[in-house]
Amino acid sequence: MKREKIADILRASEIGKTVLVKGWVRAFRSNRFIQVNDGSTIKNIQAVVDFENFDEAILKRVTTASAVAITGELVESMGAGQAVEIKVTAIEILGDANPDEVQKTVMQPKKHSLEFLREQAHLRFRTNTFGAVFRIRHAVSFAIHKYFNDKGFNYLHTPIITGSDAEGAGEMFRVSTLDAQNPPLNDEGKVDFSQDFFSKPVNLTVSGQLEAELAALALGQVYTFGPTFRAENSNTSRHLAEFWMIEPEVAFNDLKDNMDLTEDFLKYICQYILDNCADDLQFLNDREEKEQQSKPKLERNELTLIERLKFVTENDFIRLTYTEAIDVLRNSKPFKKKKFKYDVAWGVDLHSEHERYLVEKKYKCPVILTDYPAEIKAFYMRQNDDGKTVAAMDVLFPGIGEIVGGSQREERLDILKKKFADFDIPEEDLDWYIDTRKFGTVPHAGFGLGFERMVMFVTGMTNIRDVIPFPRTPGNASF
RNA sequence: UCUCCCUUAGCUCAGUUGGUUAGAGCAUCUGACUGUUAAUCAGAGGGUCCUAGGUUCGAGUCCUAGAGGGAGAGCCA
Repeated sequence: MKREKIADILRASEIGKTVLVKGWVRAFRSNRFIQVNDGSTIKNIQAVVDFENFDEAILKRVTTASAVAITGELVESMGAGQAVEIKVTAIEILGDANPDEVQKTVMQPKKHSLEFLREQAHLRFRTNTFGAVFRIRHAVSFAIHKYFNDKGFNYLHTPIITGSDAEGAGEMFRVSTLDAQNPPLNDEGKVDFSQDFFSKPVNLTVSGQLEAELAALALGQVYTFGPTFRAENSNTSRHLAEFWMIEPEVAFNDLKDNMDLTEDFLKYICQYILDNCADDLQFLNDREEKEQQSKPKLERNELTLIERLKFVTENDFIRLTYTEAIDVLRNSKPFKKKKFKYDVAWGVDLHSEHERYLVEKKYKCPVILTDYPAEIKAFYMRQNDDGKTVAAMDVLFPGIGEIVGGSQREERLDILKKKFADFDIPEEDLDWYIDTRKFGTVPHAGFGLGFERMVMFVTGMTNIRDVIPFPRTPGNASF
């Protein structure tokens, strides 16, 4: 007999059919009701056993977390919590689970803290919350590929090991096969990287953007979706040392096109999750609501998780320039009452408190900020006609902060070369990048989306470590 | 890296001005019950009070240092 997935059985609900399910026991109540979950859906199927006429030795081994194969007839349920259930004819124990051991893990029929679950990242997949989070993580990932594929983008694999160290996006992890104890030294007494695997120092990528630009200037529109590494000592609920990033790059797009693409893309992802992950989303929505009740009123979310996703799909993002944002902030109540810790002045980068004010207090809506001062943005961003600002854009989401950073790229060779000089970057480090501005250069634009931050938004999880299966953070690389 | 907070049973937490034998709920085990929905009822077992020093007649409680965790900041996605 062929094993059927619980999701399929519940969807079809063919009363009278004999079915075989395989899964893990979530709870065994009243010596009669076995709750089985096989990961295909957040829903369990209830298997009802006639314990008075059943092998007691088998039932003894039906414990929380054990793996079972259950055969029986699908019948309408007499109870209230479920429409159908399995009237058991046979149980096979596939894998035992010792209750004394189980008790020490997260696999108990009780509520656990997210911190405790995180310590057992290898087991937390078995919980409702993380089952839902990781099914949704998959769906977000798939939606991203589908969106770009439907629009004719090419998925580009940019290198994970990179030889360019001029990307300026943060501290990098060195990759080396040299003996860490006794590295070979050159005449100057420094480490001789000419003897290393790649004959020079190399690092893990912090961004695939520069490489993506090369491909975009030939294939027209590309996107990357891969692991990204930052060796920064960031200890926050929104940073990881290893995370995934999506970086689309489109030839002939200007900043306006770039904003339109970003907004359409983010709305598509939210709509896809609303359409395809209803059960998991509802669970996370209800879970959050329950948790909110224990918080003081001021700290509660005004909208539920599902309402927040709908809000994004149904409303236009607020777009304003950096210069306008400075004006808004300087005229705001917290500025006038000196409630901001950091000053607001043209030329100074905005701080978290300012971004939060704009997104969470003033507009209560995703905000796209554009046209930042050149000094506080990267060298590759296109200089505006005013000579002071660049065609940059940051998309700010409530509760998450910066979820997307992007720009129109500087395509003019002379200005780009000047930028290299201004930023003290030797041209020879990125000669391959400069080359693209010599052979039919065109305006182009792109952005980077932090994948985990997007998953945080659509699941409502508030710590980034809870939306990636095995988080890597300073001092922590377990599993 | 900085600031603040936390660390007591498998988990979540209580523990009074420093004072006898450190508690509760859940979980686990045993028994009862049996159409349950985080089942219920009765009972049992379960403790390096994070670690190392210190103050004190006496420290879970006070002080110092360290470790781990959380929230926020910086950096950013």
